[in-house]
Amino acid sequence: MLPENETEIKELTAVLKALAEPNRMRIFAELMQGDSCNCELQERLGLARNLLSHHFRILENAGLVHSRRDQVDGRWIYYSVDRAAATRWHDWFNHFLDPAHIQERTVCGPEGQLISTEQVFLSLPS
Amino acid sequence: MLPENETEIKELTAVLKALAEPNRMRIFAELMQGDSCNCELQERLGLARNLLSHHFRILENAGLVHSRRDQVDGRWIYYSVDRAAATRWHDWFNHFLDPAHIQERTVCGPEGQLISTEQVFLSLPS
DNA sequence: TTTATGCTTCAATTGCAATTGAATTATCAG
DNA sequence: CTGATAATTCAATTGCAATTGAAGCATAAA
Repeated sequence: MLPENETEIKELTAVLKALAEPNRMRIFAELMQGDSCNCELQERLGLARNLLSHHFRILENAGLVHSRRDQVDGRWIYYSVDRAAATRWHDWFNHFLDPAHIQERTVCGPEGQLISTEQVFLSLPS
Repeated sequence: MLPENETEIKELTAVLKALAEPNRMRIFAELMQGDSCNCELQERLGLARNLLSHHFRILENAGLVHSRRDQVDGRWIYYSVDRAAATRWHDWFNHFLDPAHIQERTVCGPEGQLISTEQVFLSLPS
């Protein structure tokens, strides 16, 4: 369910932190609609260029997006959603948050003891 | 796809922020395995009681978990995963991160223009 | 009513993250 | 080479969040 080693937990946390910021969530949602450059998102979201660069880097470090230069005019840089990452985390969340995986168990406190006792009573021949 | 109004975005962000912290992620994962009290998680995760209370509150404010008192000894408090919330966010992530929703579109920069030109060439009778 | 227990709240520290303006890099056009 | 453009990096500010120890609260037992 939850990754065991620290490395994977950090990776997971980085992804969650990346999406846990309103502006980055908006940026990512925009990129899901198609590749985009800094200047385009600047207009759509009304954020400063350097601030966008900052958020891009965090999304990129989290592995959620990647970038490439325009093949005609190298001054333009396009950001895209990383399909493999989207697939991976889509599947992970689908598993992790699955309500069917919520388990029942006897609580550790006094109430749990009572229930155990009740079960003994219930299991007695009537 | 992405919630429109600020209120919903804040709600979404609160949920993501709540899970974006390693300790809270561990706590939530533990609660998915069954209801638990402060003292039990203290042993399992090795966190201070007050720190656990702090994280509980954040998870609770995000609507991800809820709490109840032990019916035998009211000093004990149990925390549980909120089934409705789990279901809701499970479905939301399932939709939002669906790789099939990643769209293609012509980029806004020079490369996009070139591709348009190429498309003109490709559409010419040979 | 006093004492103990499970948990929470408070106060203070620490570190990190979002934002902004200025300076810098990379690329292209003349 | 010079100037212009798209974007990034740097420096500084601001605010918030995780953590810790001490104090407080609610409940139960003696």
